[in-house]
Amino acid sequence: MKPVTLKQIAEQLKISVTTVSKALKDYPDVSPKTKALVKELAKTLNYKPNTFAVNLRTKESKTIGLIIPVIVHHFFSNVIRGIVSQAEKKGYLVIILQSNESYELEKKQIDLLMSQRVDGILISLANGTANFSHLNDVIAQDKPLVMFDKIAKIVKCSKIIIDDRKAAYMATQHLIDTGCKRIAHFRGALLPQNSIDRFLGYKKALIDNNMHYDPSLVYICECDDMSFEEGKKNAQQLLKDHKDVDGIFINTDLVAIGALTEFNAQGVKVPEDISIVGFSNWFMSSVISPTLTTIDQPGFEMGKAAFKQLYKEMKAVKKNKPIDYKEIVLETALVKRESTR
Amino acid sequence: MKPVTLKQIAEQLKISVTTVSKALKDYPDVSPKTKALVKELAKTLNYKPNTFAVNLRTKESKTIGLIIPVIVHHFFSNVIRGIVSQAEKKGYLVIILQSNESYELEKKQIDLLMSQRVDGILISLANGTANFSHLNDVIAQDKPLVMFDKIAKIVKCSKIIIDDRKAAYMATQHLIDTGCKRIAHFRGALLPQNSIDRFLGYKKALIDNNMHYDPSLVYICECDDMSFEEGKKNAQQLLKDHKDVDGIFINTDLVAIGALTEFNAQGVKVPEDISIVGFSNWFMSSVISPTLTTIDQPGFEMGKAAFKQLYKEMKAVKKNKPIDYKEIVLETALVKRESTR
DNA sequence: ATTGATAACGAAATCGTTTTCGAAATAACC
DNA sequence: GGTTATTTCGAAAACGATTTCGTTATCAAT
Repeated sequence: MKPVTLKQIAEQLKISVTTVSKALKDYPDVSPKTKALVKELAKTLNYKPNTFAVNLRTKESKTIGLIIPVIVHHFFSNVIRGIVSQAEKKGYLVIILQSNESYELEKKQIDLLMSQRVDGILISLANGTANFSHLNDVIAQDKPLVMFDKIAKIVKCSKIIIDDRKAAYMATQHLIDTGCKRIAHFRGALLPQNSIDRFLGYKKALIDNNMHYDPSLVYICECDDMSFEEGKKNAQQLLKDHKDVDGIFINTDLVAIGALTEFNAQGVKVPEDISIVGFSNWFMSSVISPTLTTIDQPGFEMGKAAFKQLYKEMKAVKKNKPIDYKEIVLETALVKRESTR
Repeated sequence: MKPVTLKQIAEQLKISVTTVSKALKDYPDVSPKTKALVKELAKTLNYKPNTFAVNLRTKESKTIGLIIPVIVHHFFSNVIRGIVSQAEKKGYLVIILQSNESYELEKKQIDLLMSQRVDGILISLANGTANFSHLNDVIAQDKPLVMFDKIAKIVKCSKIIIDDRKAAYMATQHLIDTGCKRIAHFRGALLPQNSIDRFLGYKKALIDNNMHYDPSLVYICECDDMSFEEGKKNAQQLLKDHKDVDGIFINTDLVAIGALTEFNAQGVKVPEDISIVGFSNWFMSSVISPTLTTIDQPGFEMGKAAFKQLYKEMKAVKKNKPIDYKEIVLETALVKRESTR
């Protein structure tokens, strides 16, 4: 019933625990004969090393922690998949936690993972996170930490990101190139770096094209989650306040689809009356009518890259070598579809 | 630098490790004075018990494993969220693995989780899984195992499900009630129990309404993943083979949306020419045009219920009590929208 | 003064594995 | 035969927390 231990194997074979352990790990100072005996018995008894004991000795758990703002999210669930797939290849398991965009929760979860003694942490910041001491604590304890997508520039650690500013610039430029004269921006929440960078890209594109930048065309969301409803509301507001707007660059596809739905309902033609560019390339965007022009954000690749970087850092720490922090920027692409001319 | 241990606290206070341990756990045989001293020092040194050592002693990891066929999936990511939220409340962490609908992988992952010595396992079966010895092994070792959504009736363990047959019956009945005379069914893969039950519900509804059941109207998918593309293909095939069909009950929303898209593209009017009912109530279904009538499948609740049941079983095992297996059936509802008359 | 009860503390075993450092046994050499 | 290498093994000390079972000290009661 109870799991088999080295001791039991040793007793059956009338040899020491030491030899059994060494035999199973192919130490050179065990004779081929006893090795064979041990391995055979281990197999028939279905011996599995006790991870708890191994962890205690090696001080490793072969486990990493992952904190993301939301799980039910096309982009993030792709990131999860990327991380889990890559981690499994290297023999690591992934503990997942959802911060729910809350700084307080995020802090607690970092604590949880640290006391669980995971070998490393991957995190995409909550929108509410403006204080980074909990992250710096992790780094100060020599625990590898890699941030992805929603990062804090100020924290000294590796980061996997896209060039939000450039992508937003591309999106806005595409609106301009297809004839839009007055372009609004739904920027979502204020805090996260993505939001800031996408806004800056939008603004820069306008200025570079000698177009007037009008702050009243930038719609900010006070709420924590960028949602479908928000898109509808913003669209309604826009139709009231700025009838002359003929293009919108929207922070994220879900909001864009909300806006699109509202325009469809109100008989506003997309792209004839208003062009829309979203961000992320959710699956849904290729299915909605009209299909949504958007920026493709590589979630799966980001997950893979994040784990790979973390893996390097965990190896470095194990060898007592200094960590070489990297900022990896993944490519994005403009996906032209029906919502722009 | 290195984490603080009981020993260090003991040395600083010139007392024994035993007393420190007891003080922190509020044993009655430690004086209030030393308790206060220990607790204070523990706090200032930021003492965190070494989980590895605790695990080794208590034989618990306070960790559970979760195996699902796909992560990037509206329903399953909702399940994940339900599980993670509930587990966190009870102090459990969740290790997530994706079986990719592969039996081989699923088997390996069960092994992985067992050697990781998680306290329990939650699983939704891969489509390819027809042999259940890996699951029975888990149960034989007294490790709590709860299956959800994609289950195997034959395995003796708790199950959290919906009544697929009833839901499918409701969906088909709705098509009949709204005037459909010839109703097709896209049933997806052959193996999984859901698929079978939904098909049976469809068939029973036809027969109960004295409608002819025609096997050629049931479209099966040989592939492992139910996808958008499959919906398109099936729709094309249907238009070729059976022009008289005026209603379809489709196994899952994603496929339904594929079909819908194909019909839209070919100028087939939904619901005027063909009515469609999907399954799952993905977010997308409320956004597509026309919006999709579907069966609401409570992913978040299923995740919560699954963990709650697992929690009960883990408690039982800890107390050496027998496990009381339960089959919990969650309610579904028909969500009427534009794709049916 | 003796007994008994109670309070406060610690030594040591335990969980199962890993690894260092010797020791024994065998083989190899002059 | 005696010395040195080379295999092959095992004792024991970790890893850090928990818990059993004593031991001492204190004090009240007889």
